[in-house]
Amino acid sequence: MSKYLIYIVNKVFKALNDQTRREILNLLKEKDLTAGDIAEAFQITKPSISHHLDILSQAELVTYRKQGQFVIYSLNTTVLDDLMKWIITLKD
Amino acid sequence: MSKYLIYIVNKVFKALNDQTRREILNLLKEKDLTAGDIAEAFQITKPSISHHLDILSQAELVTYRKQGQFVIYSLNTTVLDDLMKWIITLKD
DNA sequence: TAGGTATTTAGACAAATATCTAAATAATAA
DNA sequence: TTATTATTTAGATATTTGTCTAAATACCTA
Repeated sequence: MSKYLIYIVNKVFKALNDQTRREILNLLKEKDLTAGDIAEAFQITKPSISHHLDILSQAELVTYRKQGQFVIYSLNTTVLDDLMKWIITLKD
Repeated sequence: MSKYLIYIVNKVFKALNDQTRREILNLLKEKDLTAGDIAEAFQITKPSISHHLDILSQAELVTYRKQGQFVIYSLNTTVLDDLMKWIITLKD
């Protein structure tokens, strides 16, 4: 288990340890969404959602691009491969 | 995504969101260990380790059996399959 | 430029969590 | 029984985390 993988896995577990953030990822699985679109899907405030998006972004579970005044978020599944690697290592 | 799976995945993510608990699982991957053996592998106190073992046990990531005055812990990988299922669902 | 919309940042606060020490429980050995 | 060893439980505390409101930033449009 490389130090790099341990570092990534730590961040990813932190990011995934929240129901709201996991639901955000599930929304983004269907299609890219603006921060506002995502916020509307939940009962919590926009600043809170923005904070969740920041955590997901730091864990590289989402990427974003600016389009005018909007910020569009996309799911990024590449780190999930690292997570799977960690789990499989535990299993065998 | 069934309610049952969501419930399990939530507990498993909670349990795995800690470096010490992840290291405990890695130790148990090699062989079954008593609570005391596990505690000796870390700098933190026995009560703290006991608490971590309780959280891992609640998430069904470990099982335990009593043997005299000792409590022997074992890794249980069955819930990891549920976790993998959750991740794969996100990926495709 | 002025006003409006989208989003983030800053700062505060309550709840959750990881840790500790001290005490309790359970099993063994003398 | 008494003492010893293994482990957990209880209660306290400091840190982390999720949430909020208010303010700042960034972009667009008239």
